[in-house]
Amino acid sequence: MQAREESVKVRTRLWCINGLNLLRDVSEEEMLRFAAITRIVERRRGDMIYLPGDASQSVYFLKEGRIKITGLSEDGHEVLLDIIGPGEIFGELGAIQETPRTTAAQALEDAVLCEVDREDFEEMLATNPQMSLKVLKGFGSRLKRIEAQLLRLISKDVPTRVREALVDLIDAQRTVRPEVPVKIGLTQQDVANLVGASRQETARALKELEYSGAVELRYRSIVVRTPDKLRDRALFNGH
Amino acid sequence: MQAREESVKVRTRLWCINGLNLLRDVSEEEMLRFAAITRIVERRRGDMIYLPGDASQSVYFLKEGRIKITGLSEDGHEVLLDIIGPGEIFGELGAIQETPRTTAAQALEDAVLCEVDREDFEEMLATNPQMSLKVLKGFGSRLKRIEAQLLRLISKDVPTRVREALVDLIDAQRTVRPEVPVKIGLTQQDVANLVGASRQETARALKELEYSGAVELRYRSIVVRTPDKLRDRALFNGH
DNA sequence: GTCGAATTGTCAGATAGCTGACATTTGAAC
DNA sequence: GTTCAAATGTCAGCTATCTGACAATTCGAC
Repeated sequence: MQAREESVKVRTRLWCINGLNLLRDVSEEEMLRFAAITRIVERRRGDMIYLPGDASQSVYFLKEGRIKITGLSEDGHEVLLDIIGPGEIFGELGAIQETPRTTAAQALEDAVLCEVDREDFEEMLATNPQMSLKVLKGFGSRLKRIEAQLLRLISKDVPTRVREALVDLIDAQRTVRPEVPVKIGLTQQDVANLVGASRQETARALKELEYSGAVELRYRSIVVRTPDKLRDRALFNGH
Repeated sequence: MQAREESVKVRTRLWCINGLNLLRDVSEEEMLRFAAITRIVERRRGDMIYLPGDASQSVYFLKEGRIKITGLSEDGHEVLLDIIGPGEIFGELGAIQETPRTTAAQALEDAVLCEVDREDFEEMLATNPQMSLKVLKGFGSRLKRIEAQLLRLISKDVPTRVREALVDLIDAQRTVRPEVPVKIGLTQQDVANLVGASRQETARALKELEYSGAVELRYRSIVVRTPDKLRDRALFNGH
């Protein structure tokens, strides 16, 4: 009985772990070891996963859903730093550095994630060079994403920033083929935080894009109809 | 003769490698192996180390000097992404991802650096989990630095951004004790790029700080006299 | 020393974007 | 269905910051 139940748990955990970018071409044995140190956690849309100041005790692997990572500037502005998609890790930063969280993580959609204790994670990395390298590569892309965002923020002009942010977002969820409308589950306030502009100005820019037929504005989401229209900056030089 | 010369070379390389954060507590043997794949390069103030679009063939370890990493936004704005100090690595991002450079690296002061080929570096990481972890931690701090910069950019108000940027810069070169004047070898244009503001507005903010006695403006550098004055935001709420 | 390019100091006008305010719409909870 | 909080749409005035322009300084090269 005991054994049976344990096996079920492990199988569930295995499911959780399956398909993680990080664990491609890892041996079966390693997978099992990894599954054993994993806890499955479910979060509903809007739930917080961690907050600034929390002790960084865990690392998370996202199986389903979408997580937004935000920072809070001193003057109370929320800033969207990153959006995590299925198959990615997050929360490693604090874990690696053993400092309290400086950011907050919140579920944008109902989410399923695997939680791993910091020590276990670190041991995993230490004994598994391949995995270290994968994590390293993941960090690399994230660094690039953030650098790109920094560049975007400086090349001011809110409409441009909004366009580029949308392009990034649809590129990030390349689960579907291009030329298919993509729904982005963010409020206009979220987008404003992402591009570092006021909600009002962001709304104006989005409306502009709607007139041009590039996107369709819904209640809590934005549907990108024709990505190419977003990409083609020439279209928008006029206004 | 041959052997003698080789030994000198290796010793020089060893010198180069000594004191690198990355290689603390690495075995003597590993050090030698590492020294063998290293090339010493010298660059003068203002020299470029790599440019956007270059193939990413090498990783660099900085022994002496200071390197600025910049990105170029589409509208031609140069953006200062990071400043590398002695003992740090840079250029790993491209190396890990095998994509062309997206940033430029330029020497702010005369610099001595060790160059390592991408393949060698990757092999080094794969066989040396400890080192992977170190690189990972380095990435972590860099990510945090950039995130902090992003936050700074959004909490607008140029004077505040300038103050905070200066604080970051002196914290980064904590080679000297606090309470000692620290020289920051950046032009006002560099600072402007760092905080994402125009040169003129940055100059105004710096002048303001000079009046308050916090800094002293020199020709191509800024001397921070009293770091505490910079940190104390209350002092500047008035104007 | 003189020269010249790079850096700094400082204006005044133009403007993108912010703040605050308000009406409207949406969808979920009851 | 009704109700209510959250999200959206839009306006007008205000202000921080940008652009462009020009003189003054610095320092290395000659």
